Amino acid sequence: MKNQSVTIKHIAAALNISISTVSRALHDAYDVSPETRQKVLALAEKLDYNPNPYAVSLVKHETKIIGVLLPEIATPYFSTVVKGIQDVAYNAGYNVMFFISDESLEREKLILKKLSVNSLDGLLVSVSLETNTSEHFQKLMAKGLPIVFFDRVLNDINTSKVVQDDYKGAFNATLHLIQQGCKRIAHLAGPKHLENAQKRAQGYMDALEENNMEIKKNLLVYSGFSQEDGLRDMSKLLGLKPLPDAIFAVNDRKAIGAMIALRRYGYKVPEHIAIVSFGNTPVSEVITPTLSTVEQAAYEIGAKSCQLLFDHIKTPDTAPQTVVMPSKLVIRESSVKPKIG
Amino acid sequence: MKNQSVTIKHIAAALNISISTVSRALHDAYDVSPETRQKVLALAEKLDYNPNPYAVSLVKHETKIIGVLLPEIATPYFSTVVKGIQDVAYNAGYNVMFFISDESLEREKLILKKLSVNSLDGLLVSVSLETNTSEHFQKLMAKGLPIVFFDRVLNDINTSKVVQDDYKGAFNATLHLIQQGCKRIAHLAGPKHLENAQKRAQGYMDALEENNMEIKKNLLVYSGFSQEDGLRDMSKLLGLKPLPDAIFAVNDRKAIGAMIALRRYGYKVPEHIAIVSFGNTPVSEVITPTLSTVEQAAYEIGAKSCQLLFDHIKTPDTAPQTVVMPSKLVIRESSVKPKIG
DNA sequence: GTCATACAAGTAAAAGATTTCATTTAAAAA
DNA sequence: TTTTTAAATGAAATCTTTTACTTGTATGAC
Repeated sequence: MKNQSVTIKHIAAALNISISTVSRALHDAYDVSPETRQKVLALAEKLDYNPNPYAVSLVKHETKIIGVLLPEIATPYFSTVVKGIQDVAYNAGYNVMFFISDESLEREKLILKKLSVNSLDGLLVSVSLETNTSEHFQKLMAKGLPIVFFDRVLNDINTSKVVQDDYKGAFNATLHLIQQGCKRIAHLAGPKHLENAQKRAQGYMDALEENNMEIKKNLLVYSGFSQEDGLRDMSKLLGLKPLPDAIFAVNDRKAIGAMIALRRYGYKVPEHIAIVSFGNTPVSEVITPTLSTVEQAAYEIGAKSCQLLFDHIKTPDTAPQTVVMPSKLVIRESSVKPKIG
Repeated sequence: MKNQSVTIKHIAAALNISISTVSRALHDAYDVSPETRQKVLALAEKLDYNPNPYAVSLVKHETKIIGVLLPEIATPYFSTVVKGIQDVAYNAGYNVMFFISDESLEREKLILKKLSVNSLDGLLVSVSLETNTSEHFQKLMAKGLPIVFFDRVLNDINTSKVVQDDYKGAFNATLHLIQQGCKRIAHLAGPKHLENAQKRAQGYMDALEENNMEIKKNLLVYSGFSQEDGLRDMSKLLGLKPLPDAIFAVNDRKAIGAMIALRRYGYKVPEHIAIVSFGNTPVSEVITPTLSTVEQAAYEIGAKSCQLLFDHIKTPDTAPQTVVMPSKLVIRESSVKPKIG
């Protein structure tokens, strides 16, 4: 069905000139007479000619396509990152191809394996929950594909990365709870081997230590990123005595899971247990009580990593850099303990 | 940098055979001796050979890429649809390229204009808010590109479509409010010219009529799909006397906007004003009060339209069909009036 | 011993575009 | 008039792969 599409050949035949002349006329041809140029342009417009991008790719060794590999797409965080990527790419005349690992290392590897280096000019990556090796990425980079990591990055790979200031964000969030007078602050952490989750956990621990509070093992629970994880972990924490009086959650979804658990068991937020989380996704403004949370610059992270990737594409020997986005705590109802007396 | 990638030529040279033999060996070649085949396969594996997809596209006239054009990506509905598309495409060995119109007809046209028919095997589309013409799509289809529309469809174009049962969903939602004893039910409607918004409005009106209730012009407010639209429209409705006693919102985001307005002005949901909306996005379970809403099969719509698209790609003369996904009302707190007495 | 038939491999064209090099023509310089 | 130069165009190689067509060798049938 595609065979009826107009090629440079048709134009050349119709005007009785050679295809090389047509090609030149369609570009910034100094080497073509104005009349010929006019005729070609007019006919191309009339026939609605579009160059076959694959033929161009083949010759030029560039595709004007970047890939985005991410663990999921249906959550506010990643879909917002994607929007940032998409905007920057669009303005640079690039198209974007998506690959979703579905939080599976196996699928991640499979996707990369099928990926020919020639199919993309560059790749943006946020790794799956299971990813504990960087081999498959190293291999692709060795073949000359520029890669930039964002949010969930691997630290044993030497390329540009864009991350949130996870450490400071977590530190400040925990500090805020301490300042609210909380004494037993639990942390619903993410997967231990992920750098961003680990940094948030570290920020939490350091904030406690600097304020001479003990880090209790049973108050630091590692698991995944989902609402269900939050619900389950919180339910378990409610079995402790004494109860925790505050929760710092690694992301909004987990915080919401925790809130649901608390509601279910009849505890009040923030009166019984205060909550701060990480993300500032739209729900946090809308849930009752509204959720105190660290603002995550999702859109900006997407946009910035895309820009960095273009730097690497244009100048292959650009030195890798790690961009850290500042984290700002947004205080809402869930963390502000009512003043007594 | 890409020039170091392994091609069929390298393999041929290394084994001192012709490239056509290599090509045959890599496929289901009956025409190659087992030994040669073995050698080629082994070397290809060792060198991590991947065919250049663009060279293959050029020869085969197919790209194994489908495009998805949608108005936005950072909302739960569309990102979930995308997940459905992605899953089906992945299993069929197709890659997915995204284009975002940002709710702008101009950008939509620009995207399609730059799109060569050769770059994609097919296209999935949900149109922008501004889209009131189908010309740009007709043109592309005339050139032989299979297109399937979903959710926001155009009715003057003869191709397959996948939509929610907007009419019945809206009808039942409104009926539910009537059964709750509501007398002045307002509708926060979507854009008038969009078929899905129009059908929801029609369902609302017909439910009223069938129950001998008057359709009041000032209770039927058309605007966009955003939370801000909901907030603004609801605020205006609160200027009416008598007040409406129920709201049917065209989507969850608008309903949430309305809830924020109501909270701001001190009205209680559902006691003063009951709310039902359309979408059943994750927020609806989490907001207080929890939101009664029509379940929208976002994932399934994505998956189904992708399957339909593949039908059209494989069999170009497949008859266009319109698939209507059933709508189920999920009743939660926001619509259930407390029994008096 | 000749001819037909497999089998395995090579040759070359094709897909659509870009680009280098070569050619033609006309005008300018000698 | 002859040579040089510039402008405009064409021819052909190239990118990578697939595939129709050939060729060469060996086997079996007659």
